[in-house]
Amino acid sequence: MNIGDVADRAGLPAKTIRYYEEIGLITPARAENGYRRFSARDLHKLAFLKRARALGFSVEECRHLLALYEDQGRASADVKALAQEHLARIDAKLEELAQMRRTLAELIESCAGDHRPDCPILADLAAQEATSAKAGGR
Amino acid sequence: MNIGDVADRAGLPAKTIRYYEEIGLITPARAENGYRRFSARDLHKLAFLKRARALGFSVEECRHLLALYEDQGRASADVKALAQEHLARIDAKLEELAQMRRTLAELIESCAGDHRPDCPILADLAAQEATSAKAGGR
DNA sequence: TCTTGACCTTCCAGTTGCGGGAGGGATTAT
DNA sequence: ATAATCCCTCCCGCAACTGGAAGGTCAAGA
Repeated sequence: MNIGDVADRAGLPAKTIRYYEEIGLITPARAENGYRRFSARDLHKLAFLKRARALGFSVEECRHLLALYEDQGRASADVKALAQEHLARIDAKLEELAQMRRTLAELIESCAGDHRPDCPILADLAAQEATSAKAGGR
Repeated sequence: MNIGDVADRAGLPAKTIRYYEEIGLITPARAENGYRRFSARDLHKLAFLKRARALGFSVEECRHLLALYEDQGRASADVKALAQEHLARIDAKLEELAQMRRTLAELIESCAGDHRPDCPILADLAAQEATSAKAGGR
């Protein structure tokens, strides 16, 4: 299969597939004309990568997951640990976003949103709480 | 004030402040020796930027917010609209992350996490659902 | 046969929002 | 005088691609 075919089947842009080859996630064979020739295993790996990326794993984590996947002697504990670390990062991100959301929603609610210039959103952003670390200028 | 002072007071790295100048968010004066000289207004703007960035606004949105802030004739509706767009993006991101979290948590729970190689996480990642767009290879 | 169009190739640049570090000048403290 | 601490500019790097330029290849139609 050429790159266009695997791109369609794996649901990934050809550019992304070339990039994955460049960073060593896959190593497709080459035809005599220089075209990449993808095996079923390559396609399989690309599908794996797509799914793992969709779950938010970084490309480096994907590399690790792929290595575990191909290692018949792996321990499922290693996979689980990787997934748990990732889950923890997702939770941290969720909390951060939720905090932003709360603040932003409050501000939006307090804003009249009309033709007048008075705006609690801008007022909040401009609120200079004196939380400066160092006192005394020069 | 020199850059180190404003950095401390605004709670932003000097690098970031230079970057903000480079992209035209602030335009501090220059002393004869070439050092940036920050006014109270510059400091105020930097604090504004820090707060807006902390709420997740992109730098370009910050530019817009800053312009609205400085425009005495603004309509609060414009600010509110900007904030609402941003809120919508946060909500989208939250939902995406929550979906990832659900899937990942399920997988983690179903994985024994011991010395054996069998792993539902890897099995799921490798699951090749035949959702390919185009049929028929070459 | 020629040409068109759809493929494929490589390489380079851009994206976001900075951080690190080199290499050098200015200022302040000892 | 000299060392320490500022400050300056410039350029590279990060993640994970995406877009585009310039050109080679292949199958089909006039």
